[in-house]
Amino acid sequence: MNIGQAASASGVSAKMIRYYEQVGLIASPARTEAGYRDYSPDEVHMLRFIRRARDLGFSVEQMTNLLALWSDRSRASSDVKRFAMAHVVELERKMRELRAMADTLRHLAKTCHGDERPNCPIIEELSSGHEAVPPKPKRASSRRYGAH
Amino acid sequence: MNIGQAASASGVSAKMIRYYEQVGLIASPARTEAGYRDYSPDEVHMLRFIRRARDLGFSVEQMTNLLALWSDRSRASSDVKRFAMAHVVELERKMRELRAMADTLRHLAKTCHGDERPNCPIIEELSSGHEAVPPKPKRASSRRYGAH
DNA sequence: GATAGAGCTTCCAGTGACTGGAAGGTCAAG
DNA sequence: CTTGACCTTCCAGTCACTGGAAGCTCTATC
Repeated sequence: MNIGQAASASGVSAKMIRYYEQVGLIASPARTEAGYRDYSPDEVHMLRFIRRARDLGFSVEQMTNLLALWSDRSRASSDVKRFAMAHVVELERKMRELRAMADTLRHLAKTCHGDERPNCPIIEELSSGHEAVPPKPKRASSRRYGAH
Repeated sequence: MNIGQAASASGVSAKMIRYYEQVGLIASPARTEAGYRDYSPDEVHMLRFIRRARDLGFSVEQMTNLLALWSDRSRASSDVKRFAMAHVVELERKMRELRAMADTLRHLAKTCHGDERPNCPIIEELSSGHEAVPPKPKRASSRRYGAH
């Protein structure tokens, strides 16, 4: 199976497959005489695993760990569960940050008339208000991922 | 006011201030004879505005628009409100994606015993299951921002 | 057998929003 | 006059890709 077929069979693009190989997430596959990558059914299976893990928001580094857990026949199911739940906690932390942003913005927008006049509490609050997202103790938060 | 003072007065780090200047979000400030950046109170005020907007998840490009709305005395408040609400919609879209991931993962984890035995439905589902995030019609979704 | 076009190869550059660090100039205090 | 904090510029790295150029290979059609 060449890379294009492996891509459509797994749902991971050819570009991404090469990238994952480059960063060491997956091993280099066999090559045909012409130098084309040649994937076995097992490797395609692994690519599908990777795709699902990525859809669940796991990073490449975390997928490395997941693949290790997958192939480790002696690990306990609690190891997997702990890993999964740690990720759930992280996802929920990000959700809370997004929710705080949306709530603040909705609150500001509610007080804005939204008519043809220039007076706007949203801008005024950003311009001279107190903290933008008030109910947030002094945690060292990460942000990042606001909008692209 | 030099960059360090502007940074602590605005909550935007010196590195970020230079970056924002570099990418054109803010104009180059005056310089002292020695070449130090010298910020006026108005510029510090703008930096605070930027900080609040960033805390609400606006990108640099969006902040450019917000600054334009801020300084445009003739724009209607509806322009600002529309912009804000579009961002709320985007934030909510991201929240839904995160929630779908977390829900799927929690569901998988619930069926996992989490004991010392190797048998684990989480891994099994990733390995051979159907779609990872099932109740999702064929939208062209963006993912990205799973975990860093 | 020639040729077209799809698909493969490698490599380099860019994305967004920073962060870290090196090399060197400046300023205020002791 | 020295120390150390602060400023300057510039370059590289982060994360997970994506786009594109240049060139080789494969398959189908004429």
